[in-house]
Amino acid sequence: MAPRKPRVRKPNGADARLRRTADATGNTDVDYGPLENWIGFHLRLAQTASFQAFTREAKGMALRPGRFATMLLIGRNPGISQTALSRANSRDKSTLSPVLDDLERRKLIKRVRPKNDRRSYRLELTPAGESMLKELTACAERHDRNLDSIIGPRDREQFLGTLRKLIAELS
Amino acid sequence: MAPRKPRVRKPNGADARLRRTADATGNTDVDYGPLENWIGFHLRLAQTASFQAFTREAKGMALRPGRFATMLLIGRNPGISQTALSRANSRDKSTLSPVLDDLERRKLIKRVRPKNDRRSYRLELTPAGESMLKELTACAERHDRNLDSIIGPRDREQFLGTLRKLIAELS
DNA sequence: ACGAGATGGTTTTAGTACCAACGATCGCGC
DNA sequence: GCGCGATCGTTGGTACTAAAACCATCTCGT
Repeated sequence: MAPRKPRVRKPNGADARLRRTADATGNTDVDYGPLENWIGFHLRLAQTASFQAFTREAKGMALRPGRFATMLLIGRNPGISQTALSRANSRDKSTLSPVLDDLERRKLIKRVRPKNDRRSYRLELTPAGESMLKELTACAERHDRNLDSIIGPRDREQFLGTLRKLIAELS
Repeated sequence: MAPRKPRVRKPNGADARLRRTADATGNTDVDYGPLENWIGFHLRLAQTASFQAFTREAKGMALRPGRFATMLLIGRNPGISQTALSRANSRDKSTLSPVLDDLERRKLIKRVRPKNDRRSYRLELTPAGESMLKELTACAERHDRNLDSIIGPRDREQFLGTLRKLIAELS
């Protein structure tokens, strides 16, 4: 996100003499207006940047980064239901179904029907899932250490605290 | 996202006497493990929470929140090309095409072929687009003031600064 | 028991996103 | 002029997401 080393190039179309606002490269002199100072916008940029970085970090991994939190939460909460998992992970339960289908097909998790509630599943990692999780965890730790080094230890706690406040307050 | 007012309900299936880790409500006692302290995870939660809040704020608006930054950037940079816009907005240019198709179909923007470069378009708001943007801007201002009140004026600058650092550093 | 209402999981639909590949066009060196 | 390489916008493929409709099942009041 935010073009890495944008490499300024001569605009080919619009001519800079007339309209400062509309060159074709759009690398530097774009007017962001109020966006410049809006939290929501920067939150989105930072999130996608972080996600992209994680994706690069997890390159060659057998599991896409999106699966990671899912696996970890199952590992930490064996027997959790799909609905509870979806809430913990802040995704709609309908999003989870196909993901779990895939993980189950790959023998990384198990879906067990409890006797007392035949609607729900109890989710568990298989041994293969456990070791996959270990790999991913190492990867995610590298990623988060990277973020930490960008933020710096001094700001980290406050930053995390503010994120938590936002999450809690926006329900 | 994150069901607003989760409304604690008695677990129907799993029984809390035996497994503290696996009740069906999943509201409070989920073990997040290392996720608890990872920046990336909280960044995602905060971003989606903010996005959802914005969606609620813009309820009944004719435009989805995702369109907002697009409209604003066109309004601020009349004549901008699609590629430049996609970079400014940090999205792939291919994502933009169908969005602009829609906005154009609704007569909110115009695509003008410049004479000197018949590959590109110069994007502009129509008068209808302008007034739509005004509405959305008011809406976004309410939203961002809301975020501000959660964060508090003391932490705001540092928080924004950290977001900017992350965005810049992760390219 | 029994029926109304709530809950768990799936499916469908629609929106959003990236990447790779493509045709059209442009710029530049020759 | 000519042609190579780059750029602009689009398309096709894949992936992820939420919302709503749906069925099966469970809970609870009566």
